[in-house]
Amino acid sequence: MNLKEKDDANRSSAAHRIEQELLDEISVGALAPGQRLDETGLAERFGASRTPVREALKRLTAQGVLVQGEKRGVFVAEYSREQLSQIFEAMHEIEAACARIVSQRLNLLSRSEIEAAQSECIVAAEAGDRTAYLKANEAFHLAIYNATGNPYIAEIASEFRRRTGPFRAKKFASAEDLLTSARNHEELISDIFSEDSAAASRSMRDHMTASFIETLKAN
Amino acid sequence: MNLKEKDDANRSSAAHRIEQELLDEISVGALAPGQRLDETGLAERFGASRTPVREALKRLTAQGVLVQGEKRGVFVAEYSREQLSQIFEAMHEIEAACARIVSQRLNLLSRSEIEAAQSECIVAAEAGDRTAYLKANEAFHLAIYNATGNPYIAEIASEFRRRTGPFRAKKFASAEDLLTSARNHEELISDIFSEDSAAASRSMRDHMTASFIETLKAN
DNA sequence: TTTGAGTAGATTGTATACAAACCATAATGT
DNA sequence: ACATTATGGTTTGTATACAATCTACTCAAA
Repeated sequence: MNLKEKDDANRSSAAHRIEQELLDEISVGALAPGQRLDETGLAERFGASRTPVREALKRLTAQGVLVQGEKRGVFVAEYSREQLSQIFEAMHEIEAACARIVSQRLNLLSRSEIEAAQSECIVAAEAGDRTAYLKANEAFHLAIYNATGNPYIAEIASEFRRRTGPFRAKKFASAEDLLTSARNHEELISDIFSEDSAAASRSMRDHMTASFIETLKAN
Repeated sequence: MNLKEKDDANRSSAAHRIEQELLDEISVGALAPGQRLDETGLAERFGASRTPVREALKRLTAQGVLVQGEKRGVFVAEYSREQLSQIFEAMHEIEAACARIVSQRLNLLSRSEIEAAQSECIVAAEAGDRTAYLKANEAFHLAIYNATGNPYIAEIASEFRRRTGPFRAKKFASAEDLLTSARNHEELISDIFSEDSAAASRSMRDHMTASFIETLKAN
């Protein structure tokens, strides 16, 4: 059980449920950037009153996944190309630091967790199953974050993945895209497992640069 | 007007006001780590109903500044020494990245903003005014974050400062501590302004290491 | 045709009431 | 004396009503 699931297990209120479902939908792009969310509509949809909807929306705006309009309205966060590049730059720094730290701290458990996550990526990519791949890809990166042994670094990195999820999801248009991504993971893992922290950091930066370029193309 | 102030200017609800006041009190240590917050007590204190109090608390738990008890209760986040060191490690990485980026991107405006902020630190330190120094110190670091030109990096760094504020505040016990800190800034600025990004990064890491050690001693 | 004022409906923020869950203490049983 | 159960008070989560604010549309005047 990772940090996020532990938190979830203790909270089963309507507000929490709504927050999670919205977060999931945003991450996979089912709620599009810029889309307006409507309290009363959401209340009807989730079979609850406005109160837990508002509480969920408050938490999501505090997390930056939603943004509050100047006068009214709550919207799925959207970003210009410039903003997206700034987010990726920030993400770049975090991910490179993660890779460097992991390469210095690998142990049997973390190594096998990363390998297991990558196996799932390969299975999904070879099956051409986009939905499964999106999920496996997130799990792969999460395994790397967890391998830092630092929950705060993992949380920051995860937060950036949440924010960029909808944009990144669009680059996996074809079965070939899935296979390419899974192959890129192999090279990344090789560098991280080399215990050469500079190589690990550089490899992750390359991976993120490629990810960014594909994301720009797809958005 | 930086990112945070812009956001504030558009929101004057009771919930928002309560969130800000609690955040301020937590940052300066007026609300102690581990302290329990009580919805009805806060409602009375702020002259509002429980609803905006709950909304403020929801946002603060989403930001990690408060933590929700397993069954009930909301508490000011507290950290063991190990957790504090993990947070500082994460902060270390962000701050070092900031210093490196700033040294590569300095312009007249950002340079003069950093210098102005440091002047305020010196004034406060020489006056032995702890409260003013705490404020000026935060403004100094914020000027560095803003100089990255990347609001997302600045926001992450600011978030760590918010979380560690109560613990860091305790290291400024004497007037001499203020002067030492202000002198450390001078060295840091010199390296950042050298346009040598590796030196800037290393200098910031040294600064953060010293900060961490003093924080551990004081807590 | 354009502009400004007014209005109705929609949205937001909040207060309050109610029910469920939790917890501490007292009473009862072994 | 110790363990279990019951009870009352507190806390949490939510629904609903109300008031304030915002927005879009209509109509009249220039």
